[in-house]
Amino acid sequence: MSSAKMTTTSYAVLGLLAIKPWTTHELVQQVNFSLRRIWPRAQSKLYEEPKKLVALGYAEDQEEWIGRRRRTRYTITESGRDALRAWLSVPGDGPSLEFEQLLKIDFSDSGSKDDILTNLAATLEWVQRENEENLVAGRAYLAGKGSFPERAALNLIGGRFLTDFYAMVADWAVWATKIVETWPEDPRGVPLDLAEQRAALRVAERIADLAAGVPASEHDAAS
Amino acid sequence: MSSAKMTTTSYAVLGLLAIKPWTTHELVQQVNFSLRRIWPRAQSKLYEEPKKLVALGYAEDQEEWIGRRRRTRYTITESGRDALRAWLSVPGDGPSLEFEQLLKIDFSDSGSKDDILTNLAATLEWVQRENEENLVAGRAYLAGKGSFPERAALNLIGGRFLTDFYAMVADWAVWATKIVETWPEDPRGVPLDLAEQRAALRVAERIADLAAGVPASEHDAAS
DNA sequence: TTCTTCATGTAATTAGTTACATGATTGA
DNA sequence: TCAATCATGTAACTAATTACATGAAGAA
Repeated sequence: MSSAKMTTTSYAVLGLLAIKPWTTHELVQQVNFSLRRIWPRAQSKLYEEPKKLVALGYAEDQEEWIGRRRRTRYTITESGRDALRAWLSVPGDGPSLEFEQLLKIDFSDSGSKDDILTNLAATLEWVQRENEENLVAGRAYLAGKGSFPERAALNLIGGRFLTDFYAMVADWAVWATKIVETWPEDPRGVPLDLAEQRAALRVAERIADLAAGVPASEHDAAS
Repeated sequence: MSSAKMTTTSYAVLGLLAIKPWTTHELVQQVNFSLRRIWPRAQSKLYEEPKKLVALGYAEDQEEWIGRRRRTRYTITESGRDALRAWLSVPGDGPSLEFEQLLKIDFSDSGSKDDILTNLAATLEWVQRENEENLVAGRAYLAGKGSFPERAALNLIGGRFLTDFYAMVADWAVWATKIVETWPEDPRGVPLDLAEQRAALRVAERIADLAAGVPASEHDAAS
């Protein structure tokens, strides 16, 4: 029992181990395939974390030999399952976003209209790329061929979040492109589109009501 | 001219300096108020980065004295504006998401139905909190009282992204809560809701078409 | 006048990434 | 049989965070 501290990344790996035992390489594949979308981490981290779990008694490592080559398979322990359960019951942090393309768009009054359009196009390409795997996985589940079928219902919850996120990003990029295309070359001092500003405000007000538990109908009546 | 390397965070600060000169404290305020939503960084980083910009000749620092207390105001240089312009014209990275609450939900077959509902509730609270400032800023612009009015049109582009993101997250959390409420206490082996799976797939297919430039009407006709 | 909050930083630590190294397997 | 790629790691580095320190201003 070392004193190494469990981070969210440690628990992410522990959570994967709770599904089944994996070799490090399989862990890397699985993270690249799906987990990276909500918890992106470099490969080297995924070689590191399981060792920590073993040191803490949350996992066991078995050596396997492929020809002359060693690999390690990790299995969760009962104590690991307890730790995971405890972690799951504490509410986590809200979503945190890093969006460099939008950062550049936001500063484009120091640049050009083209910079904005280029970045919006890059965003659309990004969505298409990311959505691809989503589509494949979704179709597989419908065909009854998804991986971990016992987790299908749970997967739908998370999968729907990602799909909705991609849809939202794509719709936004298309909308923004249309608007910016009407702008002059120099994006400085473009007048504010009041109708669009009002539309955005209405969306924000609907969220406030929704989160506060106000039914949509009441809001409609009030406005 | 030191050899310190410019990171995205450096350019984020440089981009702020392009708007106007700021003291470090003002930079921290501004980032807490808005920039953190798309590029979250700790306060100490914001004390560090401007020094690097000065070392690179991208900014100048002026000492000011408030009583016996020193503070530093940073101003962008022409060379800094050039560097920013160059950076803006290179397409940035797509959005990167970290979402611990969803991570916990995703592993909840090792936990309980309650864990899921608790995390979804936490997500809704997070949205409400984040959306609050968005609402304030949006209303201010409509009233013609927004900060940096010359940036209003540009701000609407980024502001709309955030609003749509919050709306998407809130709608998803409400949807997921309704579904999970019908589940038994133990979320393992819950059967897949095929209608919902199909609905998700349709959304994913619409994105693929959208990004590929297929008009909505064609897709409707095809399906 | 004392307590709290605002303001300006620095220091210590760490989580994470990038780059490297090397063996095994596949296929042209 | 040679090149490319898959697989398994380690080492070096750095970006970023957390914690700490201290002075000034405002409130009670």
